Parts: sequence; C-alpha cells; structure tokens
Amino acid sequence: MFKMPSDKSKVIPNVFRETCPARYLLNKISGKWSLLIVDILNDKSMRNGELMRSIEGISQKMLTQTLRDLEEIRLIKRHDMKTVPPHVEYELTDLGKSLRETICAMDRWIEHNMLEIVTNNKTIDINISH
Amino acid sequence: MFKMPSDKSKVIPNVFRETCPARYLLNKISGKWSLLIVDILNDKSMRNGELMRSIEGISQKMLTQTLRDLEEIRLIKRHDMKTVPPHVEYELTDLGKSLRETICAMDRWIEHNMLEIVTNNKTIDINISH
DNA sequence: CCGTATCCTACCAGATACTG
DNA sequence: CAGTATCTGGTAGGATACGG
Repeated sequence: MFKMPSDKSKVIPNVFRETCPARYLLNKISGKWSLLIVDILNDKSMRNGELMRSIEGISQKMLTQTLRDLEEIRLIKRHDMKTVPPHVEYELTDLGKSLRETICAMDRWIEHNMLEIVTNNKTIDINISH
Repeated sequence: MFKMPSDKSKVIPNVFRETCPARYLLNKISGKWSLLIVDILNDKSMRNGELMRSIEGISQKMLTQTLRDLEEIRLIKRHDMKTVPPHVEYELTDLGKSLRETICAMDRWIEHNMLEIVTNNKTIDINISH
C-alpha cells in the first residue's frame, strides 16, 4: 500500500522505482487488455457488447475487470442509463484521451512493422491462444 | 502457431484480431518488464548487472527471459564478448530504437500525470509488490 | 443486455541453489 | 559476471451457470 507523502513535491516520478506510483500505473495500463480497450475507445463511447465484439479473444470477465481498473485510475468513465434492459456506455476521460495518443502510436507502430519482424525471423513460432 | 500466407499482402495488420501477428507482438512488448527494458536501453548498450540495478524489482530470471524474448522479436541485440569473466552487452536494434520512442512517450506521460491520477483518487490502494 | 459468482487450471514469476 | 536449473505458490484468466 502506497502512502502519499504530505509534501507532494517530494514524490519524484520514476517508473524504474518499484515504490513509485508511476510503476503501479504502468503495470495497470500495460496489462494485456488495457492497451486494446483504450485504443479502441475513440471519441465515440461504446457499449459492453460492442467492446466484446471489437476485441477478439477477450472474455466478459476480463472485459469487466479491465474496465473497472481503468475506471479506477480515471482513464474511462462509465455511464449507466439505468434502463431496462440495461444500457451502459463507456468513454475515455480527457486524461484517457491524452494517454490514448501514445498508446495508439505504439499499436500502429506494431501493425506497421509486424511483417518486417515476423517474416524475416525463421525461429519465431506464433502461438495463437484460443 | 501462426502460418504466414505466401502472399504477404493479404495479411492485414490489426491488433484487435487475435490471430494477427500484431496481437502476438503486442502481448510480448506490453509484458510487465519489456516496456521498462526498452525504455532504459538508450543509445548506450548496457550490461546484465547494470540493467538489474536500474530496473528495481526485476529478478535475474525475468530479466534474462525478457531479454531473450525481445531478442527473438529483433528489438534488441546481444553482444557476448566471450571473455573470462563474462562480459555481455545488450543494445537496441534500429527497430528497437524506433519503437522506443513510442514507449518512452507513454512512460513519460505516466510519470507526468501520475500525481493527478493518484492524489485525486480516494479509493485507490497502491499495492507495492516486494 | 450487462453483468456477477464460482470453480478450476496453466503458467507467471519469486526464491534458492548451483556453474563456467 | 552472467547466467542456468529446479521447486513452488499465487494469480491471471477461461468455462460455466445464474440474475436484475
């Protein structure tokens, strides 16, 4: 459990220090599904089912769990319309939108360079979990 | 196991598809320690011990394992000087340096915004693994 | 439609000991 | 110095069933 010192200016942000809040956040954000969720949540808000269909391979459990985590660190906002049947929308906060730019840059880099990495590599075995 | 079609132009890069090589690469790169290793490997090359000391909390086992993974996807290069005692240097490939820019952008964003996220949040409990 | 609640398992990753 | 090897517990995450 991290205790924030009363004098916040004393907290030096550094992802390489394991007791730094930045490390905690990095671990949350770099989670297997977090990057994909933040990436796909564009300016539009999305519903649970939409996210399930957009992100191949994610389970309902992991989707909910990751959405809750991202909500906790204030990257997304949950809107419950309180209707029957239920209608819930998820959207990025301003903080989330700001972070999304860096995440998208990474994802697009991977997509752009994947062939160069994979096709020139004789030993690579790509395991598809199903 | 992913099989690359003979006509590479047919492979559409998309991290959201679980059978896409891009997803495989994302999972490797977004691993808990990969981001930190690529971040800290600047233009300078670094030795095993240096990396251990720079990245708090990483174990020798995870360091070696992650370095091997990153070598496999051609983001880093391993230089064994074949001396006694051993001297091994790790450095980013050009591909790695290119990716590093996007990763650093994310890490620096996290460090820059961590106080806003953590201090305004009453419910957050930061668990420091030790 | 949007979840929660269990159960269960594979593998992630720490601890420890050993080596050229 | 730069690793391997082995053991082990914890947990991420899948499968399934149920509920407002």
